[in-house]
Amino acid sequence: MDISTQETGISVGEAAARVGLTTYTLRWYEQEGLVAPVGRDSAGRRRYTESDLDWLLLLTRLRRTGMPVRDMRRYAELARLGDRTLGARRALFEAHRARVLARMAELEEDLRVLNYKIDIYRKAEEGR
Amino acid sequence: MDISTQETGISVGEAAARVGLTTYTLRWYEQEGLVAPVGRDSAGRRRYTESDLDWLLLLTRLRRTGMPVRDMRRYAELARLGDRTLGARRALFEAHRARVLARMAELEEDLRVLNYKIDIYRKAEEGR
DNA sequence: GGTTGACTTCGAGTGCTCTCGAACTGGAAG
DNA sequence: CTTCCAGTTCGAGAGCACTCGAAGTCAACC
Repeated sequence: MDISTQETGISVGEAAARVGLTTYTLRWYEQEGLVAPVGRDSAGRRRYTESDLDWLLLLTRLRRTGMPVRDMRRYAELARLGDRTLGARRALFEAHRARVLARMAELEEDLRVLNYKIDIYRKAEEGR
Repeated sequence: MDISTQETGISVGEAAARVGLTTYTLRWYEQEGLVAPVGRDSAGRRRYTESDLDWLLLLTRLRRTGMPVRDMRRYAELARLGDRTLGARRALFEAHRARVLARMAELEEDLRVLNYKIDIYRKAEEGR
């Protein structure tokens, strides 16, 4: 909680390493409004807090599950508005979850086809 | 098997409708070598056979599971070389399957986070 | 025989998500 | 004091997978 004189938080490079994004992407996320403006040190360099990291980690999960940046921005905006948007955020997550579940079902179906093909190839190789 | 005088096969528009791609994409896939040159009618229009459709459906599955077009092209090339590439094709599919499985595991993990967040939101809404 | 509509090729444009280069700055080590 | 590194902003560029517009052709229908 000491933001007076002490240099607090971690650099963009370290943050990038910890969340698995590049420094470019981190700055871009901020510029795109996916992340609230990150604190700066006396030299104007970004200093990420642990909660900044938590937020980024959540974003990477949303991203990985295929949420478009547009929706992530919408979510970030809601989060910035505070508790009164809890319902909206939950709705957003529930809609997203439904898409993820659909995606997983699709993947499972496609996996079956993949397995089937592999089997075909295996048999064809044997009987050649 | 009648390819003499009779107009056989279906048009690009119908094919697009049946495999869930656009006519643009179908032509582009062909141009990119993902599909062997499709037969033409006397007027130079594409006529898709059922096996063309099967191939396209397989491609859509590969695509949906995240296989890059580059790899799909490689696969198409192997398929065109005949039976002696069966092993290579199986290897390609097995590698792809591994990626799909990894992807699914990731999705499951991300889904847990999503569920957790939804729960948090639900509780926060209740106790407000 | 004119209109309609689906097709043809070609190259250019789009949308999304980064990714990078250029030019610069500030702090730390030797 | 110089060197070096990691950071800064800005705008341009890249990679991927399409997507479309333009200009033209062909067969079918009225």
